[in-house]
Amino acid sequence: MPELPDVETFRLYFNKKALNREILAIKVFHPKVLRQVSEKKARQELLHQKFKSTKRHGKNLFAALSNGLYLCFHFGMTGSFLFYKKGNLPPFTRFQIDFKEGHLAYIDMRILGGLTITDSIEDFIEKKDLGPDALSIQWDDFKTILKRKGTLKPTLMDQSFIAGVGNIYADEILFQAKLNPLRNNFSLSLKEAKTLFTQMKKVLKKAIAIKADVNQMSKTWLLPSRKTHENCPRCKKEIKRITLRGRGTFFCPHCQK
DNA sequence: TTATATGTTCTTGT
DNA sequence: TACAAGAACATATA
Repeated sequence: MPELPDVETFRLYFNKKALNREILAIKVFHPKVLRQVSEKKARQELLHQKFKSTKRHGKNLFAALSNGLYLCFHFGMTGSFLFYKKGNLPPFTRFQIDFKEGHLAYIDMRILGGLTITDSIEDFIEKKDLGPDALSIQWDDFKTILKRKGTLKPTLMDQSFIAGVGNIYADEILFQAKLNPLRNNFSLSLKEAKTLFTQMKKVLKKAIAIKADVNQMSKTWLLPSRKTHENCPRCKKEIKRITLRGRGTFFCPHCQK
């Protein structure tokens, strides 16, 4: 479930399992997983290198190699990592890095994600037209984004404005800020905009702290009840589901004005 | 069998 | 120009 908190969780997992270990082999199990890079080039650049550190921007993960390049991961809708020592290849493994200590599998059932190599994170962000990371964005920039016309939830989710917020955390952020996803950006008061900004940071940080695990989420959150016919954790009235920009959107019409 | 699923990108319409 | 809406990608599950 790879939005910002999930990707940050993958980053910490990657640090624990893959940093400072020699890459002995890479395996590509599905041709579509490599983006803008050939298997040959990937092998050339990765073999016998070590990962030295990681960075995250929005939903993208960058792993710095000892040769100065970066391996960039995007997890699409169903991507994740799994480190294992022995046994069978995990289902839907699309790419794998072998170390002496074990194997890091990049798993992605739907293959909507993928990986590539870049020599500059800044160029990568520029090319992908990504806005500032949702955890680093400053209030002034956030305020400016809300000045353009458009609908609140799609604006929050647009990666060129703010990088990292996806469909389900957008629902949670709006629920915590008590704002209706269909509101127009320009209809927000300064106070509402400030609340939205604060709640965005708060929700994302909290989600990272619990490793984006739905089972550990507070009972005051919408996400555990983000299904049809569930009730709002705040007012107990039924949660509504609408389709917005082709995505399921859950909210409480009573609490979110 | 149909609807839905956490993302991105492209096309078409307003 | 900028925003909205839908499809496509590949696969699983209810």
